[in-house]
Amino acid sequence: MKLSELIEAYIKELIEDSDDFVEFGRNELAEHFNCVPSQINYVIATRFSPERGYYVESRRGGGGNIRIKRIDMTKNHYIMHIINSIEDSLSQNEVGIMIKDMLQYEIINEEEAKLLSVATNDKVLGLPSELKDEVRTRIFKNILINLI
Amino acid sequence: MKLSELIEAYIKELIEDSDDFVEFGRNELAEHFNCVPSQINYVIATRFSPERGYYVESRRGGGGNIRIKRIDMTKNHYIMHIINSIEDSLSQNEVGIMIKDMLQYEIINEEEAKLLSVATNDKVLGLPSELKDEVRTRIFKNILINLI
DNA sequence: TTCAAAAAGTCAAAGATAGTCAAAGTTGAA
DNA sequence: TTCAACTTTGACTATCTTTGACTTTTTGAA
Repeated sequence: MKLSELIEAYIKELIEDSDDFVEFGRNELAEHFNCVPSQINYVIATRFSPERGYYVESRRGGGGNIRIKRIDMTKNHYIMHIINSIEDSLSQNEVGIMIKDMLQYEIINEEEAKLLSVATNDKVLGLPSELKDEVRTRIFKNILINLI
Repeated sequence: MKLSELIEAYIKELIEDSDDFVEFGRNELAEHFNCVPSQINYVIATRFSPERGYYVESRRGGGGNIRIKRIDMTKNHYIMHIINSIEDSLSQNEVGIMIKDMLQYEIINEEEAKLLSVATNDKVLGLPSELKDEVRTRIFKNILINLI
């Protein structure tokens, strides 16, 4: 089996064994598999995305680590469906329409809707247009997955 | 856990246990944690600054010491204070420390804390370092404003 | 009054992690 | 067999923490 698949399987096992999330040192894990540390980044980037139901955080520096949380995708099909069906780049208007729809169908509540629109707002992001829509979409997807 | 986090937690415990303020010798505390005294300054600078809602006073020389007091404010005042006093560029780590603090003192709830950290997370933003910290800070401030 | 001792402060270097990106290698379908 | 997609690697970068040499301030004894 390919290295990346082994690492993927290993991380998933760790997650199974834990209730909520796993935490590990990147170098430590790389050592375990006898590979370069950046291999771990590759595995995470290709296999632990929001679309697949994962949320990833990390910290650098002494004591730094990587934390992966698995979301129970069966708990909210609507949100998973939205995450999987949207493209990588959405305008403020498109996101706004989706937020309104979700609110209307009571997939999210008022407060969540408000936070979502603030965090994906053009002015707040204040980015050049080449970047804006992609950053917005990442924020949108990642907040959504954390609402499940 | 990291030394700096241990020291942070220890000082917060002292604060919780005291009515008003805590006072300690820098060398004494350093000895307790078996570290160099300047480590204490690092922890204070990164975790107990005025921006984060703490008063810190100290005296040098014989009998000198450090005194830390948490500014007691209502939720809205606290949030306004943060918004007004933080710089316009904060790292993920700095924001994370503030979120943890606000959660601990019940300025925000678990869900708000989670959304705040997702929306200000490095990986989620996925921006080059020249932009990241400023965008993050705008998002952070704007969400906070909406929590008032 | 002086000055040595006892604190605390500053700052930059060293240490410890993780991230990025593109080149090189591998594989499988057409 | 070829080519595109996927994987592996490593050099370079970014970020956070820990350490220690040097500085500043305060006190108190001589």
